[in-house]
Amino acid sequence: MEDRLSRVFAALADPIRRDMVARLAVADATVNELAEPYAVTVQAVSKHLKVLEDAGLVSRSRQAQRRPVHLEAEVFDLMTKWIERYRREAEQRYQRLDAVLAEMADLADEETRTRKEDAS
Amino acid sequence: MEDRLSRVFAALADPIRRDMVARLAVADATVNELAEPYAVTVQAVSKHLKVLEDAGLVSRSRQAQRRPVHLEAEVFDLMTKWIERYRREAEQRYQRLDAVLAEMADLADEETRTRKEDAS
DNA sequence: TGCTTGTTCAACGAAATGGTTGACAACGCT
DNA sequence: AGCGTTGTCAACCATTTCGTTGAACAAGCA
Repeated sequence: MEDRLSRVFAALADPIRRDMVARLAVADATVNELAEPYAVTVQAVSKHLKVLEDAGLVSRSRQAQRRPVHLEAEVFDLMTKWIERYRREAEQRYQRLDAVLAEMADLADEETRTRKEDAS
Repeated sequence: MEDRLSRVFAALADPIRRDMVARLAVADATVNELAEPYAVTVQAVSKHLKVLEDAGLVSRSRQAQRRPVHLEAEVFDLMTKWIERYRREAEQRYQRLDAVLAEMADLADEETRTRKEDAS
């Protein structure tokens, strides 16, 4: 899983990591604070954090022995761009299909009854 | 990985699967057509397709012995909503931080030189 | 009926993932 | 210097993932 986008998607494929991101969107937090609500060890959370950091979703500064975790919102753009691009294509294609079907229906109409007006 | 969103993110964490989605955004395709560009067996692609299908990203119909694969664009909404929500929070917080810093700079100004006007 | 094409299922192996426990590094406090 | 707090590293284990090969199923065609 070398490329950036893959790391970002993989990072967010875990419910605990998504929840951490959600909480970090509200405020920075330390590892211990982040670990508190979950039924796993602090070490496990530290690992999750490493995954998020490798994906570029969070950064850690240093304050004495604390390592406050901060959400990097810019990375979301990467995903959003990818998603929106293909969604748009797919939806356009869907609309084109609708248009074709509508046209076919029109043609069928024209075959079965007399023409009334041009709907071009 | 039981929940829907996790399955969707995990499905898109693989470059081959993302590429398949990109191609399916342009046109429906069969398993063999999809497998053609990749250096893996058709069976492997069939498995990838199962992952995409379980995530609700694609559906398969039946045409004789073919199983054309179709992209379901609606699922993208799920991701987009999640991403946009937390990005927005994070960005707002960032702007609030900017405001606080600006305010602090203002206060520093006021300490070092005489007041000019109120910037509330 | 038997052959060919398209697709999936089953079993297996290598590597990655998510968790654990135990040790240890870095720092602030007294 | 010694102690408690915060966090990471290393080793290990169970499970999942991604790929393989080989067999089987499904549907059209000779």
